Amino acid sequence: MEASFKKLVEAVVAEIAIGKVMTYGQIAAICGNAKAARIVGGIAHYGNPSLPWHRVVNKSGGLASGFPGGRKAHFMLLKEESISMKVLGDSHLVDLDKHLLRADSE
DNA sequence: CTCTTGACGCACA
DNA sequence: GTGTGCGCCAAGA
Repeated sequence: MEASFKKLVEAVVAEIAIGKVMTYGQIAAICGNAKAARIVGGIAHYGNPSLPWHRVVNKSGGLASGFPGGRKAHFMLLKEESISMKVLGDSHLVDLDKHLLRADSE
C-alpha cells in the first residue's frame, strides 16, 4: 500500500521494539526514501506525539535536536528501555551496535 | 497551487 | 579532526 510517507514513518516508529532504536536515515530508507531523513524528523515533531520518538536517534546515535526535556529526559527514557548509552560529556549516545533495530523491509 | 521549513545526512574546505 | 554548506523529499501554512 502506498500510504503517505508520514504514516509509514509513524508505523515504523510505533513498531520499534522496546530496548531498540532506529536512526532517522534508517527509518527514511525503510519508508522508501533514504534521503528523507529530515522528513522523518519533521514528522516526529508534527506527527503523532504518542509515538516512541525517544527510540528514534540520528546517525550519531544521539537524539535529534530539540527533544522535549533535553538529553536528560532522553537518557532516562532510553534507560527505562534497558538501552545502553555512552556518555560523551554533554551528550548521551545510544549504543547502536547493541540497540540498532533493523527492519527488514525486504 | 506555491513557498518555507524541517527533531538529518553527507561532502567539502 | 572540526566547522560550514548544500542537498534530499515531504508536509505545513
